Amino acid sequence: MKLSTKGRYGTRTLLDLALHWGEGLVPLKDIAQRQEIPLPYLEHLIAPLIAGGLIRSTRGPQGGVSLLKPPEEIKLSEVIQLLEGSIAPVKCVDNPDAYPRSDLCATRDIWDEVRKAIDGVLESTTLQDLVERQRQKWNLNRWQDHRKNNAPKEGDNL
Amino acid sequence: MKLSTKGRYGTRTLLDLALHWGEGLVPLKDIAQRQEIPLPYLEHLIAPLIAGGLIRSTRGPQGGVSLLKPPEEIKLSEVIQLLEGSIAPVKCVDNPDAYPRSDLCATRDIWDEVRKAIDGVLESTTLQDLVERQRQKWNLNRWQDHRKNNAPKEGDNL
DNA sequence: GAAATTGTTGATTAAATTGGTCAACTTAGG
DNA sequence: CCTAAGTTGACCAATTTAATCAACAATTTC
Repeated sequence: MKLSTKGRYGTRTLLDLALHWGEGLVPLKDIAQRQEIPLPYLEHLIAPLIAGGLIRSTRGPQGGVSLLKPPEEIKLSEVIQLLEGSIAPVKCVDNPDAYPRSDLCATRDIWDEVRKAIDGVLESTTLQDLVERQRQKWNLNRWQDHRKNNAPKEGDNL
Repeated sequence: MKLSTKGRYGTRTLLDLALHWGEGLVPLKDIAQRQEIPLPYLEHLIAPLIAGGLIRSTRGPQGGVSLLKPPEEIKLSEVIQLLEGSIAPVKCVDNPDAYPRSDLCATRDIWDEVRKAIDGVLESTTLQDLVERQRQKWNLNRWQDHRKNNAPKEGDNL
């Protein structure tokens, strides 16, 4: 039941873009560095996000990627769907018709409830929620040790 | 985010045992047949269930396995924990201390909420719930096509 | 328009995980 | 002592994961 790096890296990538919303194009190189994602891997990661209409990209100098919609209009459920496919814990929940006796299977019902529980969280969380949470954490951190003026500081995935 | 066969087969195995609660030992061979699990694989599956104190086993003729506790005292959360390990979608949720800056990570919070959502379902579901759901399905099925007297019938994972 | 910069695509690959098998062994019953 | 079970450990094939590399396409800048 673990998320793959696609889901983790991809979510971080989109949060990065959301934090830079309104600032134009962000080069993949920068994202790769801040989020500690191998650049060649990130290049492949963004393909489904472009295909899914979440981001746009431009090549050449000053090129990069940016969100196509404001962060508050992008739900985590869309993101994970694009990157990981269905979050259903078993395949028979996704396409019941392919499993002839799924209507006789008691365990299937439970896995569907699990799916609904996960979906409830992802469907009610937007990139904007993540942005606010992130900024709040940075502020808290600044207060906690404001002797060194550091929030956000170099290396903090800003 | 898919469950492996360990979780799926294991849950079915325990539901099978719960359906036979009070009838003594159930041979692995029978479970393997009913649940369509390769016997040699099932043998390995039960090891963590024994170690976890969910079932007991006896070798030799008339041997087999059975639940150690009544079905209503076995929660699905225990089962999945034993078979799949933590259901947290990312490792940093399990042991935050291993991830130095997890307190600065906004995405981590969301994955923890997902974990809690999953846990809510699994923690509130017992094997007895599955048993009742299963028996109910069999009864419904009997009514739906009672021209053929079939519920439960041969091959229906009873 | 040449050169540099950046994203795109497809092939390839190493490592890990999954799902399963096989064989030797142990224990219990008759 | 023989047979019917479960136990354990080694092993293995297939798949998935997490990349990397190279060739290419588009865009900007000089």
